[in-house]
Amino acid sequence: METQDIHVEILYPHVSVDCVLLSVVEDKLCVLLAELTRENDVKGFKLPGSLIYETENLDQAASRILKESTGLTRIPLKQFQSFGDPARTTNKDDVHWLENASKLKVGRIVTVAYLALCKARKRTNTNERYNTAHWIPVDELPRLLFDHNDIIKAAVQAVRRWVDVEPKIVFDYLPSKFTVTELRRTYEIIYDKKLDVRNFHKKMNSFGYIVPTNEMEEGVPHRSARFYRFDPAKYKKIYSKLSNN
Amino acid sequence: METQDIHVEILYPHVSVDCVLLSVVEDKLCVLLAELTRENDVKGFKLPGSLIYETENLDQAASRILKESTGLTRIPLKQFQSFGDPARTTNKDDVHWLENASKLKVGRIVTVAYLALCKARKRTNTNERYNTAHWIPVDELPRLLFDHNDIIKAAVQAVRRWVDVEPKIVFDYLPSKFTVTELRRTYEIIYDKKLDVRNFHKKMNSFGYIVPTNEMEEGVPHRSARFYRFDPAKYKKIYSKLSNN
DNA sequence: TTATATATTGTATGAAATACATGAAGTTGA
DNA sequence: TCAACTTCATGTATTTCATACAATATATAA
Repeated sequence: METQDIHVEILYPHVSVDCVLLSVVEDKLCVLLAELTRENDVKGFKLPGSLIYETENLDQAASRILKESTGLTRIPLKQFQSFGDPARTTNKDDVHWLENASKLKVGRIVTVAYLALCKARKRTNTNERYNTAHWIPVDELPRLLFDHNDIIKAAVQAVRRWVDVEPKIVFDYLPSKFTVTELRRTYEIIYDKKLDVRNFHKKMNSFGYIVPTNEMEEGVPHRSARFYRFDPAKYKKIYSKLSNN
Repeated sequence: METQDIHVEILYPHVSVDCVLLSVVEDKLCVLLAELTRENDVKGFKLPGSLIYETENLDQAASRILKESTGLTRIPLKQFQSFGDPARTTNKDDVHWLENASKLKVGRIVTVAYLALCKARKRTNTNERYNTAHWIPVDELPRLLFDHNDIIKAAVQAVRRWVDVEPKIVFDYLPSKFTVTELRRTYEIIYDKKLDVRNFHKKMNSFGYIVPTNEMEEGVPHRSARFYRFDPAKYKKIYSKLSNN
């Protein structure tokens, strides 16, 4: 690689998109992390992410990364913050790994971070650059590459704010039929606090876009719960009214 | 400029920071726009912004732009969204102007947008690239360079959400002593709706960080109003409690 | 039949948001 | 000086929303 190239690349930072994919696994809020390949002796985990391609916009890059790392499509991702401190890429091991993986000389990287709540899948897609992907509880993270620990911390705060503004994300995460208890546990894990059972029923009913089905839970050793479903049309009507104000 | 350079610059986008500086001028919510120099026959307005420098982080770039365009320092700027569609730089006139102004071949630009509510100043600083800066009502904008109309629209929505979460921004905008009516009008313009006078007094008192002074308005042809001030210490105490939850 | 596990439901209380009108204090000008 | 005018300052009733709290219903298991 020639001197001129290196000069240009340091002057003009790369732009990447990183995705914080959150899910609830075994009653813990977890984030999907990619494990590095061992080829070049660097071990560790990082968020799924990629430099942006020439012809895609930021949202498209995020969708592509979601699909590459989980196989999921149609989950709306939310851009929540960009990270661009020059110090992001001062750790030699981090940069060493990335330069090997990308075959590029890496100076500075500005990354646009996205988040989504999504259904956890045992079978995550693999990528030539990673061994495997893992769901890891956000409270039990190892030291990650670059500033990815900070990004995840910011994402968890953002998702808590986002849930109240745009509750639909919760239903992208849940199965299409769910019980009140499943819904309540999801909120409890997102907010990280217990919610009163009776008050939660009231709140859920006041939403107006969660409707009962005729189906009941089966095969449980106690009284079975009713399944409810999310009604996208009613949701849309309610939220289009709100945004008109 | 050599072919290789151009190739590299198209592949790796530039990164810029744009600032949406909002203020209330003559009872209208206004945004600070830079008027282009006429040198190269391109007329128009754009947000104050700049490519990021090699050694500064995003927040520092935003502060620098604020200072360069208004002379103000210490106004906290909030990063609210990044814009990176390749189509941002498809307008030939926009790119022509920018390439002349920056002396760079411009392919794609990813911009990180910041916002602040700030005191309007008649005397804005000038920059070698701009003639002058103007406060222009957000409801009466001409077509701006790049996607700056979209960025401003997003900023106005963001500031409305932000005001409730972090009301301090309002007091960065107001003079250090203000009347209840001045404060109310500011909120009315940000929310774009009338607020009830009595209820507003109650709400203001409930904040706990707005304290009366002994000074009264002078020289008005009617009963004079009391001046109040923002108490940063009380504010800090209240908001540090909240964020501990 | 009894034990047990979870589902489902209502009421009372306090806090916050809203709707609404009048007297007070100052200036102006007949 | 007093009447007209302008803006300031203030309280109460109503509704809505958040919270705290416990008993009965329904299913399986032993």
